[in-house]
Amino acid sequence: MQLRTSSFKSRVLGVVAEIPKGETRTYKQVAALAGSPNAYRAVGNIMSKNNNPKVPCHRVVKSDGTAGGYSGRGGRAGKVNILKKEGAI
DNA sequence: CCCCTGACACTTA
DNA sequence: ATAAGTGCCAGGG
Repeated sequence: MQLRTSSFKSRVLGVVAEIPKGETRTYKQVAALAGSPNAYRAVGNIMSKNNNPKVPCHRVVKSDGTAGGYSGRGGRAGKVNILKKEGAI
């Protein structure tokens, strides 16, 4: 990871951190916003390995709109629960 | 540099 | 609608 806010990782975290409350973005969207529309795989990989508290990873869902995975409280279920509370669902 | 892993997306059956 | 297979990318050892 670079000191100057670089690397797909930092970029993705930044993008996800900018997701408005009550909204959800697909991994593909995040990857695209991060600069690599085909790196949705890497996005999930980064999130699972680097769970940054400043990054609302729970707002990132699959292209179908399903929650997908989550390494936080309650796992996928908790993720959906949070989205429901925020009004995303 | 090579190998493995992974919270996905898309197509076809 | 569900299942299975394939392709993609980046991070970490």
